[in-house]
Amino acid sequence: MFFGTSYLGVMLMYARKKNITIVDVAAKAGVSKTTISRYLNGKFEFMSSASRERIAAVIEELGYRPNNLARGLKSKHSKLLGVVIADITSPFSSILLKGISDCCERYGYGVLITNTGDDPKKEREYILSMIDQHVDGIILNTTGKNQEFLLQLAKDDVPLVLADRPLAVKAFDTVRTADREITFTALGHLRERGYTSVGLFMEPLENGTRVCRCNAYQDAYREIFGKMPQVYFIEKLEEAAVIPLLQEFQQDNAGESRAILTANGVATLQVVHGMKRLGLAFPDDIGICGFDNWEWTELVDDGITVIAQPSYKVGRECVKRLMMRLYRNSKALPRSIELPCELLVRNSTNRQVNR
Amino acid sequence: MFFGTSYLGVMLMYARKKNITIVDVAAKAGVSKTTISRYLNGKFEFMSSASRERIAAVIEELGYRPNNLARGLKSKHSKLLGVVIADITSPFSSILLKGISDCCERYGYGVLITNTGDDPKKEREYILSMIDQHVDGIILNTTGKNQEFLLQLAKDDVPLVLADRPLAVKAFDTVRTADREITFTALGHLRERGYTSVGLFMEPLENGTRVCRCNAYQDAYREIFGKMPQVYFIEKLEEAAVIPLLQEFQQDNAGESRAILTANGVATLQVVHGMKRLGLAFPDDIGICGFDNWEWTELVDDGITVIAQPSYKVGRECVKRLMMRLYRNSKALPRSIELPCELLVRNSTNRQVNR
DNA sequence: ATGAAAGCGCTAACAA
DNA sequence: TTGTTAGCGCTTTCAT
Repeated sequence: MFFGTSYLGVMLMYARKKNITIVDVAAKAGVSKTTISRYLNGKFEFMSSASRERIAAVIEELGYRPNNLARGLKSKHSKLLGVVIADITSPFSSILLKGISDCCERYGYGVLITNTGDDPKKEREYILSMIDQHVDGIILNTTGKNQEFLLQLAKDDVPLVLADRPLAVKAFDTVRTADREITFTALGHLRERGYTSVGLFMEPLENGTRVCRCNAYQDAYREIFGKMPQVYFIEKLEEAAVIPLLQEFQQDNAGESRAILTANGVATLQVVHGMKRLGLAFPDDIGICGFDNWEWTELVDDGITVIAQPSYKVGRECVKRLMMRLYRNSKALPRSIELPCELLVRNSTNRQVNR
Repeated sequence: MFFGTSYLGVMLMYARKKNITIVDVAAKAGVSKTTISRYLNGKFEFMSSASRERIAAVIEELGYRPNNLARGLKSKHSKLLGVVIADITSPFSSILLKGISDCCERYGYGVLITNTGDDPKKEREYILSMIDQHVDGIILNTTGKNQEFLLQLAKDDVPLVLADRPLAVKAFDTVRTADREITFTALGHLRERGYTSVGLFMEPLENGTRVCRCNAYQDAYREIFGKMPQVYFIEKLEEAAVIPLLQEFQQDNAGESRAILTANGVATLQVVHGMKRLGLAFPDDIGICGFDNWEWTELVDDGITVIAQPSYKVGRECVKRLMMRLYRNSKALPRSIELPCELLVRNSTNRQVNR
């Protein structure tokens, strides 16, 4: 292992004035470094209000800003949170990020974000490199393929919360959407609308969220429809991949009132594409309802019924949970927090019952 | 000004072993700190291959990882790039971020991301706080309302590149999409399809990108259609706001073959919504064509003609330009790099010429 | 209420 | 080829 290459020129310095340090401030204010440091850290009990005012003035005048690297080196914290996202381009993630980001601001924390592209190796690398940056905590949207590695972090007491995607072992705080409840709600809705067969269309079970949704569908379908669940896995993300699946689904359920549940926005997109290609129309040929309230779902053919997820809130909760650990109880037992989803009924499940 | 509050518990330490430093490695390898430091920085010329191997082994064995804060404190660089995004939830931005992120990885840089929500005050704050973190450079997707502040940064030689949104002053490297060219292409396409009047629908001129697109439309429209440009500003992002605008547009251009150009995906969404509400269909009632190739545009009513922007590449170029400055020529003159867009012709501009 | 001094873990002159 | 040493800018005992 070898870390980094040499570096030719460096020129980034303080924005306002150049290289003003605590020493300059101390000199100008006529007090010691210590007092400045105390001021910087809000320990006003240890100085006269005269000093306090002088220091404030000098800092303002000099345009002094503390060097966070130096602070962190000594104090062992950086006021930085690391966020490791599996796919930064998904709308779910960007809203999650905004939630995290907004909330961090209120706590005075910065955010270090990396994108793994669902690659477990990168996940490990990035987490390690965030630790090298001495982040105070990590929010992880995990690929789900690093159990062993992550367990080691848990042992080392790295404050880490899982965002959205859970892990089989209950070693970490986890903030996610309440998929199970809403799946029951959605299937109940479909049954009410007169659909008699509902298949689940989704990508393979590569992460915790998918596994949960798949299980929820199966349980709900058995309970509400009293039939054998039908899960259709979309193997590749090409438009063509879903076509044979849709045809199978049609054949498997000939004579039934068919509907499809999709496990996320990507799957919804695939299915809608495929249906258009096959000349199938909703809500009558096939009803459709899926996770992720993406903007276009409202637009296509008078609207697709969707499950809206509170991704912004998930982000916020992750930060809050981390703050709890950092400032209150670092040894609290790992907890799973589930935030409720909402079913937005639109045209795609509006089957004409007496046709 | 006062910086930060005190902090109760800190427990984030090295993941592998606890608090192994360069001193431990040196001791165990039987060499001095300096040699370890040299190893860490790839200066293998200054050690025997025996030492080199020993060090590698010891690092591996101890699970040692260098403390980046300490490195940065001394060496004045952090191997971190700061990215300040105006709206992290826009698909353009998330793809941009992915481009930046992927490219940074190849250069061994980490990415510190913040979201201003188009607030100029936050923009200033975040940039300053990134400088406090001693990032080596900054990529800014600016609100456009901090000219003075940013100019000061330029004076202080802060390596900063503008992503997507340009500034009136030419003080910074800027990487953006070639809006002007593609606007001419798009209007040419509309003319070819037999449209005789084209209005531009957009949000107010709040940032450099919008200004550019507005200007480009006006010039292109005059040149290609030989008529007075018509720009319709969508004031609020409510569905209703666009309705009266569409009605005006219809009236203003009665008897013409009408088409709309939109300046971004949000505007496209508004217009499509509004048209549906008014019972207007494209391509015949009104043709439509807009910036941003968002996924749903392919889905709605057999597809909307769009201008695809190379946002991923924009991200990559920003990083490359920054690396040029950091490693090659910090004093290079600011340059504006424009990456070509692509017109994806779909159904929404497929007017039946002889109707 | 305030200060002196010893580091935090690393890099980089300067010596050898 | 290798080591010695003096910091980087801050925090934090421990004195006073």
